[in-house]
Amino acid sequence: MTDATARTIPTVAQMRENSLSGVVRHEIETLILSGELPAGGRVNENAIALRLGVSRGPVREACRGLVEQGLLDLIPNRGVFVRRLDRHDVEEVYDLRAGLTGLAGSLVTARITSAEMDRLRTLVAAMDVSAAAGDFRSFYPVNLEFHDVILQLTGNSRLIKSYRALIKEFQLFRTHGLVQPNALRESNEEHHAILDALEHRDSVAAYDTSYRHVQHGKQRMFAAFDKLTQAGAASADGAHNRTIE
Amino acid sequence: MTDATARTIPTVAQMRENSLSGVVRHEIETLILSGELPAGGRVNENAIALRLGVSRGPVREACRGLVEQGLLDLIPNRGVFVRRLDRHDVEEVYDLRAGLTGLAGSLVTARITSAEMDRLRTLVAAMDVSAAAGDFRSFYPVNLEFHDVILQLTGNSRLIKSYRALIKEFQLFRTHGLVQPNALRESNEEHHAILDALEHRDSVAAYDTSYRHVQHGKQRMFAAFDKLTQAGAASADGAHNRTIE
DNA sequence: GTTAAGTAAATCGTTGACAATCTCCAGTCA
DNA sequence: TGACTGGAGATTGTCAACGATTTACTTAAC
Repeated sequence: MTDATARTIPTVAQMRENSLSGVVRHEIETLILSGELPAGGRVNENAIALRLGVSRGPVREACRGLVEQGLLDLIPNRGVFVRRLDRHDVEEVYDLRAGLTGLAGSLVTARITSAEMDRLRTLVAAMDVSAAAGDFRSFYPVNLEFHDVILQLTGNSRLIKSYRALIKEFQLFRTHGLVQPNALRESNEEHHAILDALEHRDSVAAYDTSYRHVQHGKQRMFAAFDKLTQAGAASADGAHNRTIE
Repeated sequence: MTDATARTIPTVAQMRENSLSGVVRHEIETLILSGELPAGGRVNENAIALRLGVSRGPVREACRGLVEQGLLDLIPNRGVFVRRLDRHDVEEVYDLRAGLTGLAGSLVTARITSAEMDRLRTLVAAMDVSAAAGDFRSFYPVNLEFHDVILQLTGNSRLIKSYRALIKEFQLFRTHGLVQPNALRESNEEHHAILDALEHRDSVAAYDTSYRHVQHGKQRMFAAFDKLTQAGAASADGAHNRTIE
């Protein structure tokens, strides 16, 4: 688990470019995903440049990269804004993620080794424990690792890149803590189904179980979201546009 | 007056293109896809800037965007190079494209109208004619339109964007003219199968037929490619890295 | 004749400044 | 009182120049 967090945060993005714009980009990305730059808020080039002690050039380059990645919106002559996701956006991300997850599962059936299967089994077993205890904090990182392992086993760098970009975009929509009581158990039951499909090297079943797993995740998320917005329906009119804190 | 405003304020998308770096980017993209900038060749910022009559700033921005999109490779302190696809890259693109195409097909089953079905039928019928005549030049654009219609019917902007980026990347690998005698007929038979699946609103069949269509396309392409490289095996050592003219 | 070091040219990465555009607020008029 | 016009301030878009790194060529030594 420390592996997982240590892998996602530091090296890859910075090693990618020793150049300033690469560092700046990673910095801005952190500011966005941490929520320090609020959704819909403007990203002031001067302010960022001043804060990071560099010129505006690298900041501009970094912003353009993040626009391309979907984390920022660019309005000419007005600046770049932290992207705000509405419900339709989230559905799009889920649907695409479901497709990519399914594709990853089906591709992996042809290449997975028994050692790699063992690793996946270990992760699912760990999630069984977390789910039984209702411990989301220990469940979540293992869940990420489970899907990341399958993704990497495809050996398809473009698939990996697309999927990870999607995950980052999804983080714009803050849904941590949006877990219903049975969500963990249901989710891991689906993991077991995926595991079975991989075990039998059944690419069709691997696609189906993986695809449905994400689609069920979408349903679980929206169910919890709707329950929350109905409960605190004070600001009901903009509820579908609001990000959750 | 109304004429002027109507002409000068068209759409958001065009405003973005009006930005100098946007124009430059489109220009470089054309140079790459037309082959004027050869695969593996270096893109000289100064030369491009001079040629287009702008400063290096917009050229840099455009290049970074194209790097993000996958059309250029960036090597720090050395410059950007037109991406060269090897066989593994092409397989990756095909696999991912197959998955996205399948996803598009399965998503569309739930929303397609009879009028839209009619349009697809018309396109497939046109391809039947082209295939019978062995006319690739008339077959190709209709084929593109057929898949693009399905893609747009999904209403998933992220799926559309990912797919189109993949298509552009694929064009780096020049395979026009790489068509075997039966390719058109086989391809359109698969189109018919996709049509049937959509007709029955069978999302599983829509995924399968669409996915396999692209995978068969991959096999057809590699078969033709291998035949070509074996025939003219003069420069055999770099054959798997060479682009086809 | 071949290899290695050193120098010069070229190119990239970054910076600061200037011009164009937009936003915001005050002032004016109906 | 409300809406419109004007200008000041702020921000983005673009440019030209400087320093750092890489590449290529020349020269010298083995």
